[in-house]
Amino acid sequence: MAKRAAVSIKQLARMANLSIATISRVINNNGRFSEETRDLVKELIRKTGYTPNVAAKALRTKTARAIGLVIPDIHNEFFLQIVNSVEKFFFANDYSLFVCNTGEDKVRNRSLIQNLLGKGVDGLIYISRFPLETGEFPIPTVCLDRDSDQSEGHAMVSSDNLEGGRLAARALVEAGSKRPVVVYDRSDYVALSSVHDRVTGFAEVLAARGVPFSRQDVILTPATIPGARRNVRKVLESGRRFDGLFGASDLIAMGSILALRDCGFCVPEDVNVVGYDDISFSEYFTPALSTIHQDTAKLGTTSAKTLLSIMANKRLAKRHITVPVRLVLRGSTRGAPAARTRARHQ
Amino acid sequence: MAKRAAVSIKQLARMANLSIATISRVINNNGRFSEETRDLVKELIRKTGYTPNVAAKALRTKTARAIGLVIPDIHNEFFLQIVNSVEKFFFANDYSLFVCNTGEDKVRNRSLIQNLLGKGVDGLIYISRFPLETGEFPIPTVCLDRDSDQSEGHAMVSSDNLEGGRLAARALVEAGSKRPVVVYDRSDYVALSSVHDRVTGFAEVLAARGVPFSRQDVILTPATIPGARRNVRKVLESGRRFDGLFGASDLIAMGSILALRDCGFCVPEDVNVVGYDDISFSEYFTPALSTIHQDTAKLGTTSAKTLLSIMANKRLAKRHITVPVRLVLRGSTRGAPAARTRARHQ
DNA sequence: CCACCCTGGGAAAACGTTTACCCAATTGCG
DNA sequence: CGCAATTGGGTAAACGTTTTCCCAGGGTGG
Repeated sequence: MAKRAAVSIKQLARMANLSIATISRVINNNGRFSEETRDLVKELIRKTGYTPNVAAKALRTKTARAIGLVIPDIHNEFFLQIVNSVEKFFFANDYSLFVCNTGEDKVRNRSLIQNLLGKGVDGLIYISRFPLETGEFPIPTVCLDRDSDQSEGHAMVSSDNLEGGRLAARALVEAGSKRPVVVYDRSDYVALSSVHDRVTGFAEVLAARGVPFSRQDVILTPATIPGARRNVRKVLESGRRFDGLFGASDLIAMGSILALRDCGFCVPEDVNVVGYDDISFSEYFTPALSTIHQDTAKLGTTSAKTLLSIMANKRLAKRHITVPVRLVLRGSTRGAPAARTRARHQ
Repeated sequence: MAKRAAVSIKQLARMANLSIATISRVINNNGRFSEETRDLVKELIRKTGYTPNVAAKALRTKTARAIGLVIPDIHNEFFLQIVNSVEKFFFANDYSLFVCNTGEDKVRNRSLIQNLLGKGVDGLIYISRFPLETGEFPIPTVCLDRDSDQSEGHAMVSSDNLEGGRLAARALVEAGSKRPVVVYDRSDYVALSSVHDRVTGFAEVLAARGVPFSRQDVILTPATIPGARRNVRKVLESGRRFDGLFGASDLIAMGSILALRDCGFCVPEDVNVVGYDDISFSEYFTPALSTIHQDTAKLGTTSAKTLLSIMANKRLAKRHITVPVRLVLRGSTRGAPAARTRARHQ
């Protein structure tokens, strides 16, 4: 079966004594041809292992049947899960996906976008702290979890971050916290509406319930475990005290818990902690992390479906689609259902 | 700057009053042209924002300047890190990468490979439990962390799993374990030389040191946290006892620790545990996990470089390249350096 | 029996590149 | 000064598809 060297439509045509047009028609199942022709060609395709040359097809049809997905950081499990669900969806719809990891780097971001454009992708799902230059990007786009300029025919999909912030605040006060703080990455806060909204929702509920919370009650940190650990520890060592902590991501919350332990505080006895995202390790952290669960699968498929709609030139009911979040109570807040992962020696 | 609609070489040619051939020559910087021509064209390219149509280029040159990367499970951080380093390397070398996630599904695996072939990728990095059908895959390939049929001009890159297993065994006996067990996924063991080698190396050292270890001292489990937790717990409840445990992956080791805690055993006081991979959470698990560190970055770049060599038709010095591993001692084995993540209430 | 229409399928152009081949003009050399 | 070599660049074919336009032949209605 050393039939290598990529058979083409032309060869099939010769073998079948048909024209290439006919072959193309049965492959794409349009135009007219007889049943027997179809069977003959199908059989030939099977036998030769013919695979269409996508470059030629793309060139001719001016559509690559591919879409681009740009994400800031593939190491972040949150994005990863989104990649996964988007990829699954598009694979099922016979599109291929170019995943671009910008690493939060602005010039890489630009270069990757240029690259995608050159590849002739038919659509883009964009997750980045760098807004798309207006007019720069002439293809259907949905911005995920980030602000976007909606004037361009771009749509936006995001988690209900406002509600997420509210849920976190309620969880904290219901677990008995009287003096909560929030910890986030400063540049995320200014660049990302998602983080901004979380904090807004958080503050809103606190205000409504008469819990003291001001611009002081914020700890700034890079959004990593060691970063949060370091910065929260510094705050603790400076003598500031609090009994509730809302981390803008699970990583931040975990780092904060480590810092609290470093300084001799118990979670949740001394301070309740809630995170955000519900990454898979939250459940196995000690103590298991209470957190706001984001439905990454839905986020991904919703974006993908929305993009397909735009590409089909359908009018969208809404320009901004929001997917719900959910509070998951575990061991890092008091009164949570008995933690399944409690150690014996507690 | 509403200059949309993808300018082509032809337009550039018209604007510059040159032939398309000349434009192509300066773009690719081959053939001959004068300095001023070059400057003129470069300027035009800049001004129009011209991006080459990769489909046309691929069609003409019969090379997509792309390579395929198939991985079993994108959720697994180990593979993810490999993706990351491979991607970085190829981006730097101006190749683009198609990442295919098979999800350990055989038919998806085949379909994705067909797909890649159709896309005309120039090379493949293959990580999968399903061996490539011989003759089926006529392009340069390197198999990573898996056995491969080397007759096909495929190369193989892997971690030094044998040595990893040895290191794990030594760590366990040096932490005082007299009756160790190993826990792994049965089908991984049969399908994956990596897992097989780990336990071979493990058994080898144990035998050399006179520590009892037989085919009984194995616990079978799916390679996930909840799976390992369940299966190890079952074994513990059946009354079997051991004082050292080697998990074939960090996930397995973590699940095992959870099971030990569920049953009232302390790690590392009652049983020493060492994992494999050194995923990022190992450090933050409680207790922090002693483990065999795999150099994923090196694994990735080595594979990528090897692939490039094969593609350039260079003869390889070795067909099978091995990258070293390293033992990382943390809190899950006795006598380890004081765990940085120790909680106050211990 | 004629004028249609329908059905199955062929011919050829076009998509945007690259490249082999060709040619004119200039330069270099004896 | 005559001729060869070099330099700069043009022409056109080819890559594998899709698709528009066309045509032959057979069926059908009047």
